[in-house]
Amino acid sequence: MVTIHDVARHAGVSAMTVSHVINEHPHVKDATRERVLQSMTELDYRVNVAARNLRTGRTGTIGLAVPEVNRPYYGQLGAAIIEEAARHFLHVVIEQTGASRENELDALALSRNRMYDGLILSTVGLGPADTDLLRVDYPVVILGERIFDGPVDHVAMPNVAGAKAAVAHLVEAGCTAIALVEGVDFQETSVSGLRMAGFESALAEAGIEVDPQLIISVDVFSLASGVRAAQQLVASGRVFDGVFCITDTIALGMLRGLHELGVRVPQDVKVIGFDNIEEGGYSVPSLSTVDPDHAFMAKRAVELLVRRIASGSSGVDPQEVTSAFRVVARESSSG
Amino acid sequence: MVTIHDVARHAGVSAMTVSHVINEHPHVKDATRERVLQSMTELDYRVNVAARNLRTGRTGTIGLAVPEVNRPYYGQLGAAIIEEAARHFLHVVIEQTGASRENELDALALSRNRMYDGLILSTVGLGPADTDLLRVDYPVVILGERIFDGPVDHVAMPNVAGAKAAVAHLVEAGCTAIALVEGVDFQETSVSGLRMAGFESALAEAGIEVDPQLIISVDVFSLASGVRAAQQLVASGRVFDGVFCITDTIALGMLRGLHELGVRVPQDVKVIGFDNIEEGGYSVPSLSTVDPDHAFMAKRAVELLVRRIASGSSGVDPQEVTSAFRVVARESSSG
DNA sequence: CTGAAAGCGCTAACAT
DNA sequence: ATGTTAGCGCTTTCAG
Repeated sequence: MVTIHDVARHAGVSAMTVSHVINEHPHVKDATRERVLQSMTELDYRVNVAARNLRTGRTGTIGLAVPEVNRPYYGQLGAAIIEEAARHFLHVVIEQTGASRENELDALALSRNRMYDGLILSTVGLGPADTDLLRVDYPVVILGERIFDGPVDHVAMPNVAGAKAAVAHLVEAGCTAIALVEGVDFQETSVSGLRMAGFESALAEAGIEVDPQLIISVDVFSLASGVRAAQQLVASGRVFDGVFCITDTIALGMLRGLHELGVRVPQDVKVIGFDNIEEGGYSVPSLSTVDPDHAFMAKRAVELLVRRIASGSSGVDPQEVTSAFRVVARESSSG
Repeated sequence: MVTIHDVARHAGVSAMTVSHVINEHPHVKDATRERVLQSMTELDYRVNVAARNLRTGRTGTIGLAVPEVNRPYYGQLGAAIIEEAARHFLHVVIEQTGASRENELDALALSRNRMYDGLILSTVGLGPADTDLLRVDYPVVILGERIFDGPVDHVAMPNVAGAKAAVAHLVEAGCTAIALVEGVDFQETSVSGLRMAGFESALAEAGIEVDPQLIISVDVFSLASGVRAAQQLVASGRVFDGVFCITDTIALGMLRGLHELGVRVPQDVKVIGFDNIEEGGYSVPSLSTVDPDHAFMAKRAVELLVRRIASGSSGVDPQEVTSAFRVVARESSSG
């Protein structure tokens, strides 16, 4: 491994001068700089970030911890955050928490370990009870999903309002018996809980009573879950003419499941999801959904994190912003 | 930030003893260990990986560099590699290269910078001309995609054979005029080039001549590209009864595009993709594809990398393994 | 079983 | 404009 000293010796200067060149300090004579640069190239020198980090406490990298890397929604989120971070000359690395509370805490710990300058945590495992654990002295931004008064910056999704609008959209489209597919582990502050609240609120406003038989719980937010939910719904014998699935992935599975059972969408049943993942625009029929403005969320999350990193003021005066949303009406709810 | 010295002082021992406890060295009296552990908990101590790394040269983390995080195929790959790495007690971080040669080289550089113990690089930008740049002295495994005689371990996809089998499957299903949707930037060693070779080989064997009019090039492997390819194909006026898309994502777009144009799949045209992404099992109609055995690729890639890390023998006697494949026949090519 | 010394590669703060 | 000193937090080596 070639070090700064090797370069210094080769260029006939001190290590300090090499450091100055690397860090683009102004007071270096052009000729010297050239010579050092030349030596760096010849020796194929690369800075050792571990050593630099040990000294400066900065890595130039931020972490993004998501529940599942293999989920379109998080892929999209990752892409948006990478793009936004690049504007601030920050590198992004993504890691998976498996939606478990422990791993989310691990990610926090790793960040604190100074592997990253800060962490954007898309949490689903942590809840209001973990507020204290989030009270850390390094830059963290919580993204989307759950909502609670944490000690850190939080970019929230319009879960309740968005879900309400989605269901209201079904009502407007003429649905009177609307089913809900939600996550089994719902609490008041979880994605499921919040979107379910929106569902109930919309029905109440429309004067429709909630039919417990039309509420299906799934354990994971997967395509397979959507198919199973469709089967359960049809098997129940209950009539229904609309379904709100709390994620697009589930909704896409629902579309497939209903198709297999000979239920026509949107003629017999209208379907709407939540998240506006890219795939929803290309299914047959295309999927109506709620767009929570990923780009906005990514932008704000990175901005908040960058501010914390720059100011070193972690934990004081936590900000909370909620993105706007819009209902995207496509074929699955038309007619 | 609490350091090893703080813990040492608190526990009334030396920093060295704390280090021994952390690293589970055997020669520490139980009572001492308990005391140290207790202090670590009380002070909420976390090792500083930058410092440890500086000393040991190990981080316990491996990198996975993929062209695009927002692509189902890479999401799946990431999930499989994370799972496999966990078996070896290794952490995985994912970064995006944007399918550019420069960024792939950057990822290599970062890895060399000892941010990671090793790197799994899913390359599309690097080609045979870059062989020398891969001649690095730290653990690297090249995954899938392109194929060329590199100086590092390589886990390859069965691109040619798999594509050939896919097209042969269409022939068996009765197709006689088969279209191909491939990437515009194909070279002999690229994904497109290789899968195209399989396409041509299958047609030759079936005694069908390649119709250049039925070969559509797309610039990115996206759903939108698939839709556009369908439009081009139909607009050309050429008759065709089968389409091989070189990735499932394109194929899913093709399904949607054909649907919009009133072309029935599989009655009028049969479609097959490549990659076996989860979504293909849930589209309407479900998508036939080639399964390149992700799990195997992930397993071998991690194993090869771990061996290199352990032995420190980077660059000597590079291994090359190719995964097996199987054609998955679903609705889009049935009947 | 425990600890003292030394140094990993780099840079902040200060000379010169 | 360039160099000296010191030390980031940790662990390897070796001595007690």
